[in-house]
Amino acid sequence: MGVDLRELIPDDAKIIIEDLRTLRGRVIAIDGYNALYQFLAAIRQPDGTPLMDGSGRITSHLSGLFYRTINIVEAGIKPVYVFDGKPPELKAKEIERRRVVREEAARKYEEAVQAGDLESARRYAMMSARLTDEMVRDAKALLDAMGIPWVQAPAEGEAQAAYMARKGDAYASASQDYDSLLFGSPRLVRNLTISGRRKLPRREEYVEVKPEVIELDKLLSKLGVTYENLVDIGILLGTDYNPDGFEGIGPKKALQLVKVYGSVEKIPKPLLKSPVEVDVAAIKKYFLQPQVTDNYRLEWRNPDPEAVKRILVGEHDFSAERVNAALDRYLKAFRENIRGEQKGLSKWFAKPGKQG
DNA sequence: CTGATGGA
DNA sequence: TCCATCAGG
Repeated sequence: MGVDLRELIPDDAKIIIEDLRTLRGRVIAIDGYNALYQFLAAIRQPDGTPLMDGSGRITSHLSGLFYRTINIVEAGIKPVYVFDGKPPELKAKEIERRRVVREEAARKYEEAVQAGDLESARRYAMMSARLTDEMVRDAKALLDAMGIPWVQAPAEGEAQAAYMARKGDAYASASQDYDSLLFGSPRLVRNLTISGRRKLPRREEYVEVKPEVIELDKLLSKLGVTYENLVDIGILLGTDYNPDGFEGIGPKKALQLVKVYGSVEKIPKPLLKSPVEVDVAAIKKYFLQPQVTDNYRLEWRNPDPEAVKRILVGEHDFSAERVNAALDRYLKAFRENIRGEQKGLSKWFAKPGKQG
């Protein structure tokens, strides 16, 4: 789930994106695991059944990735997907916790199906969704066919995306989680891969979800803290590396403690109660000096429509008609927005360099 | 989630 | 053109 900074982020540290085209020309490093997981959880029938091909293999993630990437390219954004590598050892406990939650949800899903409770079934199906290695391989193959670059992170994808944004290779990172801010991403785009209307859980209400950009500089100045302070605040609230956080400390108190004492280490021990030992220094190091790589090239190669059709239609039983229609849109958008072949005038304009 | 469809 | 609804795989 990552660190929950939601309540700490003032409205004036966010820019709501009314039209995706405001990000035209920008390279955005998208948290691939996060995006696929969202598609996998969301693209389901009312009873929770995901989309599947004739062999029973799940295809929700491919459907979401394909159509969303097309929309992103149509808006003129240059996406690069960043995938997780080996999770840090410190994350083992959180990974285990998620596994337990998923298995429990899978049990409740079966119960809800038996009871004919569609709404619960769908909810538990979403909660029990698990992204497999095969799904990630499928996704990478589809991106290759579409000419969209992807980067294999050595460890955390969010750390790698943040690093690429810090270097100026990307304008922003994109994820639903806030972790990339703790990894130092200068800008975080949320809701890039889930715009539209979203149903509130357990309610017959819908909210309009729009993409938003959170600027790290602005966030820090509004909160009146340094970047390292923000990492400390995250640790007090709880991160994937110390999911329980500290007893009785929410956003308000975390901010206050860090401001008063200057760092987690300087906060008097009696104020920091935790059921388990927390290695603050080790966690801090994960955020401040994460394992990342320079071994990537951001190249938007020409799409291979036949390869796209081979994957989606040939292997996964997508409708050829729908895929062809989407590909037409995509190839046009790719030529105009990525290649810059609009009206044959591209040679008059300088190629954009560093982002930001 | 996303695109297609059909009625207002 | 807008929106609600449905199906997609």
